[in-house]
Amino acid sequence: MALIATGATSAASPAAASMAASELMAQGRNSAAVLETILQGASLPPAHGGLQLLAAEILRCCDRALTVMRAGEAAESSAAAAAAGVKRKPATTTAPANRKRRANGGSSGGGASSPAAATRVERSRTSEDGYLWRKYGQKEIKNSKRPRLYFRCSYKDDDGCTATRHVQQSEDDPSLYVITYFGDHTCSRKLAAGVDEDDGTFQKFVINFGSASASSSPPLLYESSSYSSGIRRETTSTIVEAVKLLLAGGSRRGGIRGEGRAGRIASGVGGGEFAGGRLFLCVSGTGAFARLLELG
DNA sequence: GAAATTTGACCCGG
DNA sequence: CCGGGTCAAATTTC
Repeated sequence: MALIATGATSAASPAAASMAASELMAQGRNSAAVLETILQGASLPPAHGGLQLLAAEILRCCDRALTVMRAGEAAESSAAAAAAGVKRKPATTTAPANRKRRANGGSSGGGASSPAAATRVERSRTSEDGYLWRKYGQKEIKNSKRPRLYFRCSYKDDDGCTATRHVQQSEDDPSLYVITYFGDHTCSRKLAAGVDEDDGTFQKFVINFGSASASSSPPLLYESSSYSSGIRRETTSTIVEAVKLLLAGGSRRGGIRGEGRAGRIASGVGGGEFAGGRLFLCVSGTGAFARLLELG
């Protein structure tokens, strides 16, 4: 479930969807404000000093997201339409057999992997969605400053999952990703189960540390060289060290688990107890991001 | 050495 | 021919 999700190719009810997203974001912002207040009222050990900055960053992200959402339905829907408009017509759903032939005679592989029309378009501050994707292409798009990244489900080979997606940074707000999904996951494999599940009992906040405006990045977290298209790449050890640093000292609980193989996927989950409320920090995905969960 | 990413080449529809 | 989507060899990373 994406934090920010707007629009649909069918244009069924963009206004309602946008409204719901706005309310969710406003709710998230309020919770972030509460978290910040809690953090400010607590006497923190030096190692936790970055948490206040983190909370402030959450608030700023929420404010910016709200601004974008409320910018106007017209702009919003036109952006979604533009994102969907580049798709080929749905009539090409039949598999273009062996669309590519190399010099050494075409491969018979592939088959039936042609994407249908976009199933949905989402705008999110992180390109992470709980699934494991494998990038298979990148393309400069005409009349667009940002390249479009092409991903397919990493279990395509194992499970024959045909889900694909395109990711492109928003023209309006580079910290937002416009993600267009094609096909459904037939693999049913998700990452970080139990953390990605949103049962509605807690608020979720997604912080993208890869934001271009890194001037106010929490000092506890790391810097990294830019990655093509702005999606940053970090090794597992780097991310895990950042989590350890963030959770160092004090009443740490849970620690780190779920480290994936670096390069394939970096997945770590850290948990801490703080000021009466439990704070979880999860870091996962090839685009470095963290997810904060405040329980109670 | 294995697995993922990069990136130029290739395919196809308009 | 152009532009978007995909492939796959080369490269990168661990």
